[in-house]
Amino acid sequence: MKNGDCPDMPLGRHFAVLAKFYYGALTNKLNHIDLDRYYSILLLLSNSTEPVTQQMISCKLYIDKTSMVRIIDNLVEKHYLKREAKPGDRRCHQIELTDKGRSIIPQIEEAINELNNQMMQDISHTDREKFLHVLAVISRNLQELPGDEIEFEYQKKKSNIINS
Amino acid sequence: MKNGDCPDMPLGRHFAVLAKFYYGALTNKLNHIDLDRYYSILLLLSNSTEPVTQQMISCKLYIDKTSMVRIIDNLVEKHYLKREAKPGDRRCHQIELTDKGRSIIPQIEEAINELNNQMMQDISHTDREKFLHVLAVISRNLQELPGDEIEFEYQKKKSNIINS
DNA sequence: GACTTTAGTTTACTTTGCAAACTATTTCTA
DNA sequence: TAGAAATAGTTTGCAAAGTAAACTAAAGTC
Repeated sequence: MKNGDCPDMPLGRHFAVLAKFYYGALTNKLNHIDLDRYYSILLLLSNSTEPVTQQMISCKLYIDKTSMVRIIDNLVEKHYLKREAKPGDRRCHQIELTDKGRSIIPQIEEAINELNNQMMQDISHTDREKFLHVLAVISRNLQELPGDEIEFEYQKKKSNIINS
Repeated sequence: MKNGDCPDMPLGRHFAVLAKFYYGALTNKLNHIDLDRYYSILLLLSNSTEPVTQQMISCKLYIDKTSMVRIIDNLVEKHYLKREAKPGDRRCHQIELTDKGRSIIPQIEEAINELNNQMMQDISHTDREKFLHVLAVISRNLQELPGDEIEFEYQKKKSNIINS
């Protein structure tokens, strides 16, 4: 049976499928390390010039904060990260790469570069640039639309309670 | 805190975030119907000219077959679909839209059109076309890469057992 | 000093994916 | 044509991740 030839599907589904295949291929390239996900988190930490808290990771990668607790627990347990109280604000936990964590960054970056190139083969440099630009615009447009988030509702509920 | 400005993230994460926001916005547009997901399945059924089985849906939308059982159960329970034995091959279950299911298709299509337009605003017609074309090429390229599927391993295991 | 906000945690529940074992059919083949 | 293999779907068990609510501890505010 032929797979996935669904021209009329919502674009969101194409993105979801793309993400799925991308991560499948990336995990496959990196199957020699004992980590089959969370690469983005390690990269974020590696690229950051300032101290990173759990909330910062949650916000930048759009990962739920309760999931974030579990994920960081997992990565700390596997000795990729350490979690320390932030000096100056002890509510925050500062997340840092361990030596083990830092050691796999180059492999992750290489795998991603390789994958991006394979994915983009047969596409000209200009078209790649344009594609990434449109992707960024779409992303911005989508984020400005009302989503399924409850923050506004929550505020409303709260003020209702106060007003009533 | 600023959200999501992560230039160096793997592209797969951008796709995942895009899918998330897309579905958030779509569900929001359709919050007057008692269905907050599975729109792709209804559309697939609506657009298909031939009888559709669970496996066909699984293959086309890349949804796991055990999840598919649960999802169809759910949609049958809510009277959007019916599941019937396929005449000629009683192993297959033929999935069809009910009248209730058919009745919400136009709303879903309209919401998707509206969302696609909002998402693509400020992007020229040619750029949109080009973007969708690159998306299709990328999708094809990614699917040809070795992913995290176990089919090959599984075959190997089986023949090992036979050979030993 | 009381109140509020913030960062993170815990618990409980839901959805989804993966794997394995299973049933009921159909197809293949010796 | 009988037995083996393949196919479509189901069930169960488990793990990852999102959502919601209640909670702790630490800051900030009036």
